[in-house]
Amino acid sequence: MSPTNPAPAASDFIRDLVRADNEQGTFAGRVQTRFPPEPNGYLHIGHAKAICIDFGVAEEFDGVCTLRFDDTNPDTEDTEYVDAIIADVAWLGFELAVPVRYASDYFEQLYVWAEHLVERGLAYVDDQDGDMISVQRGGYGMPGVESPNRDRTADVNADLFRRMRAGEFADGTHVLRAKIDMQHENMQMRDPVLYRIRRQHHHRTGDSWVLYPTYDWAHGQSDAIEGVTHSLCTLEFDSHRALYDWCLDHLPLPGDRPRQTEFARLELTHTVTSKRRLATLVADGVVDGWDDPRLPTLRGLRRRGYPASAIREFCAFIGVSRTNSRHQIELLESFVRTELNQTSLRRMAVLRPLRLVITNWPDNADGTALVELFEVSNNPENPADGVRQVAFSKTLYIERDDFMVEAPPKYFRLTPGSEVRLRGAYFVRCTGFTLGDDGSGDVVEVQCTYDPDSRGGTAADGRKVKSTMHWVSADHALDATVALYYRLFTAEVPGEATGEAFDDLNSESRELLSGCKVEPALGATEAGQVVQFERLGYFAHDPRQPLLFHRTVGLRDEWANIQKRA
RNA sequence: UGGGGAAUGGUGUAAUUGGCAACACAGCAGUUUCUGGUACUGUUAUUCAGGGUUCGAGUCCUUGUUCCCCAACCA
Repeated sequence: MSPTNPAPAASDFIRDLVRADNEQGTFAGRVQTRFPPEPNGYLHIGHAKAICIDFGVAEEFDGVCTLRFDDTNPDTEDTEYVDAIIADVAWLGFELAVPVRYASDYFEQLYVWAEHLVERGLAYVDDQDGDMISVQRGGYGMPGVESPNRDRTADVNADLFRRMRAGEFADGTHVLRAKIDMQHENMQMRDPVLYRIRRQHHHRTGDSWVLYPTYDWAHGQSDAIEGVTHSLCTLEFDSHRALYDWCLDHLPLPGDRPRQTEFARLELTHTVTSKRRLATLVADGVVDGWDDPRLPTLRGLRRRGYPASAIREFCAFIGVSRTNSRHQIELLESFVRTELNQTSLRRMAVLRPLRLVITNWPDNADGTALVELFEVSNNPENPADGVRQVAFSKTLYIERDDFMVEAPPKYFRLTPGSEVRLRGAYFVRCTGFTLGDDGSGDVVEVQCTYDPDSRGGTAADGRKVKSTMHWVSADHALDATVALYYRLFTAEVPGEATGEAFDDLNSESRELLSGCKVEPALGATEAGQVVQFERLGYFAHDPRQPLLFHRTVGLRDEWANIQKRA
């Protein structure tokens, strides 16, 4: 299903680059990419961009893309995340052409290559503590200081390194460092740490290693082992590229030398994409879990009814550049709406019910109110979705703000004396209303008469009404709970501008409405299905609760628009 | 403080590489409409600043300004 947004000509310097490589025969026309998440959290909308680029580029140039877990730090990693990430990539719509890879598969090879460096005097064991190493590294514009251990002989280093692996030293006491240049202007090149000792159970290698490679020692080599040609990552790794190349330069590598290229990560307004902060929200119980519909995790978005295809279209549209930018959530939502407008079923639901009584509605012979069934289209955009029967009777519910006692100009809905259409049913004219006896002035009931000659919603005499309203039959309606969300996580609740800064981890972005009245067909909605509540927006049926609906996106800013005109 | 990256309407992305600054989102106005939605049409608004080269500069040169990233035994 493709949205009606015209295919954009988004800039994509990476595709241009790959194309140029192919023309020049750089990798003999071969294209291989990889998506390398660390399994320490769940994928979010930011990752979706990277996935679309990594898998998309491979697909477009008849290459392959590997899903590789960068599991070099056992402290925070877990199979829970591995499984979730695999599932989320699949949900987004990308198939794995090759089995899942793990950096931990290469631990032995990486160790051997480290020995190779040690033998050539290109790496040394340092037994200073972390603070000292950090201080010696120097600062921006300030030279570093060489470690006193920097000039140990290759034999001594080889021996120490073996003993590190053998578990002779305590955690944090020894590291292996590359011997590069402590005066280098790029801080990453000031003798970076390649291995650290950490007695921590690894989710795949168990306790067989006490030694773990750092990202910098694992990443480029993993790319090389797998045959990656284009190693695409985000801008913050820019300064690591020199080290990436240095490692590859000093190793006897098979095949092509992979090349790293960086692009700007995705940022969205109203959205938190820091894995650390998301983890905090989950850990602190601010949200229900990683799939809380307020979160921009792929699971959260899925539960909230975002179609994977809309996310992919969005990523294709925004393109790839090296400019840091923060896209508006409205753009993403417009892709969601475009998609959902084609695919979602229409249903009638009343979020804030107001009773409407048709005073001239006929009774049955036994004195009970007559019930009439109407056929209503499931989706006018797609007649193939068919029709359903909806019950209509004397007492109905309409939306509370679809009636006003004193209506402003240009208010087209129900007001004393006015006539409107009840969708798919009859024209009704308002003849009166009842105020509650609590003195608040709130209307508790509206009385109308109906025009029997307007059955099905078309008047026999051809007269028109300015408004069509949704309704549910009081005797048939189900009670539901509807969760309204204001953007993704960072709230912009009407009347309570919280801004975009994410200083307050407890900011609430959800309003739960209970006592909503929905038509019976919604009770049978499949879990996870997205429906359009007429005029209100798109809502996803919660997969775990029978009559709980999450608002996916609204139809524009429906209430804001209405109130502005009212 | 050193190095690297980036600056185009309100937002984001383009511009055949020196040749009429466009596309989308948001906004506004209108047409259609069994929902004030959808669809369609119209419309507002843009090259960070100064200087230079040129018939011609978003694009080239120069000076400046602003923003982002880098000093984990994280990735």
